[in-house]
Amino acid sequence: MKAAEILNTYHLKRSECREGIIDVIINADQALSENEIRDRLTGNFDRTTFYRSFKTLVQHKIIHKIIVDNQLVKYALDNSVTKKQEHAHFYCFECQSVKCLDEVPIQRYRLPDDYAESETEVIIKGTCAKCKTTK
Amino acid sequence: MKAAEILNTYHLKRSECREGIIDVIINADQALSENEIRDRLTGNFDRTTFYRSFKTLVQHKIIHKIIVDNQLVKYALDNSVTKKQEHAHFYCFECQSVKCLDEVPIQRYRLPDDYAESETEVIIKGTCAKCKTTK
DNA sequence: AATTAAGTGCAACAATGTTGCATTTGCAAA
DNA sequence: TTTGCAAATGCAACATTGTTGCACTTAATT
Repeated sequence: MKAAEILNTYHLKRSECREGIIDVIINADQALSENEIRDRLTGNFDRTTFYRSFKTLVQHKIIHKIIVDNQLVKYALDNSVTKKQEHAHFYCFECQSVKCLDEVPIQRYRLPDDYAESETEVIIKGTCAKCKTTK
Repeated sequence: MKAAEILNTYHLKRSECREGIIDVIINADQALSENEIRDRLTGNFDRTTFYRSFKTLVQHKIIHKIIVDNQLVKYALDNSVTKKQEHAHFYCFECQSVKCLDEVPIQRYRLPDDYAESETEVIIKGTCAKCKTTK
């Protein structure tokens, strides 16, 4: 998957900053924080530009915010881009990483009367495989 | 349930600001944002004091942060205080409210090998009963 | 009532996010 | 390929949010 294609699909101009952000996220095997993304960008962009590019990508649901305890905020490519089904996220207390659990689908919840579900977010917290085995 | 009792239980001084924050949350039927809490406080506290009281209550797990899409942050009394079991939260797109679904327990998820679960957070998003029936 | 550890308010600061505007860039149409 | 224009960029100024140090006040214990 390439950043340029994604931007074209969403009818967005392929600016350097946007492409950079998307590339960084594609090449990461886990969700990254805003600073982690900024640090990995090759180009040097103004704070404003970064914020604006970021906001655009979130608004168009190309990237997706994942928030766990303690206001830790991480970003990953959205399901609408990756074509993955809805899945749970895992937050590791040890290494603070957030990973997509592609094989763990969201379960359906029976809601009280007159509540209508449209989407559900699940964050499972604990110790990830890597941290568990290296101890 | 009274604010003073809660503070005593947790061996915290019952300062005016802390009591105020807890009272506001107890008397709300839904989770409140920081500003909603500040607005409902009777006393007029310095920003610093408010942040510090807030942080203390979160650290001691008396109040609990709930974050949904779009960095909306709301607070509710923690389960350890209310003695309620783990339950899902519901976020209404219409009225932006966050409510505890006391009757909707968190389901167990089967994790990949070597992942260890310690707690799970579920936020169901959609339309709440009130908004659905008044339309 | 006195003691004292903890909470408060203030000022100064740091970090984070936003807006307006002049300039540059991406893209499409000639 | 060049041209035109809307959109993206960088900069400066600003607003908001959160933190820290310090002198003063308050809550709880003796």
